[in-house]
Amino acid sequence: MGATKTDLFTKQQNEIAAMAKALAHPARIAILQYLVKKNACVCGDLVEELGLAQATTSQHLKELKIAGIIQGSIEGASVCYCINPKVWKQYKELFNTFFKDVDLQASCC
Amino acid sequence: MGATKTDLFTKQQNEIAAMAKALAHPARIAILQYLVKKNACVCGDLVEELGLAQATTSQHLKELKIAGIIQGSIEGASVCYCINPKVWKQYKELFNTFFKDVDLQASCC
DNA sequence: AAAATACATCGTAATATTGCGATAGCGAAA
DNA sequence: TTTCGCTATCGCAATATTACGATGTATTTT
Repeated sequence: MGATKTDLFTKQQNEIAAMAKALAHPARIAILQYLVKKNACVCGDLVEELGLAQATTSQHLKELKIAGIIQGSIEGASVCYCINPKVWKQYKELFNTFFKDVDLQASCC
Repeated sequence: MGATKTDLFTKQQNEIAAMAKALAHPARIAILQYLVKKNACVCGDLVEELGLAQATTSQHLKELKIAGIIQGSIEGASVCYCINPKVWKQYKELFNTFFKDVDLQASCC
């Protein structure tokens, strides 16, 4: 045991959970906010910005890249990361849909 | 090591991450969707609905309750769970804000 | 009162995540 | 070419999550 039983759930449920998981760490939120703020591509100053070790930062970047929400391209000696607008939009829409239709009044307990 | 270094990040970043964490499991997504769909309060049929053991289901419910997004009240022998509309709205707004202002065109790499 | 039902919690095993030092690989600069 | 800076990956330790059986605690039923 210990592993998530993904087969019990729908594809959509697993997808939403996977997206949420990508956002489920403050460092990754900070990275995304930084990338959004700078708009232009930013590279290794993330290490300095975050205060985490280089290896740790790289790992978080990798997870965000696997989730698809950011993309990186080699820029000489360094690597240029930025938001993947397409996937960003997907995230936005999925969460929007998820949160949308609830009758906020009807709290029964 | 191994523990998240929350002190490195802003309160808001930690908050968003914590919210995302609450959603970062398909069982919890399924629970929320079920509660939204039924609108009325639903109790222990969640165990049957999910296909997870009773203990596991209860644990997921606990996490959602700690996150504040659901609330439970004792209803005789069973417990009645439902969405907390206030917190649900907060989640919605926070994620909305987070995803809102990005220039989707400007993918530089 | 005893048995049954509905949940929560404890304890534990399996697995995943987080974090970092060390190291490897690659392009740039000297 | 050697050296340097930047990033990815490996290996490991600490911690967290997931899952479940067993057990405890109410309440309801018999």
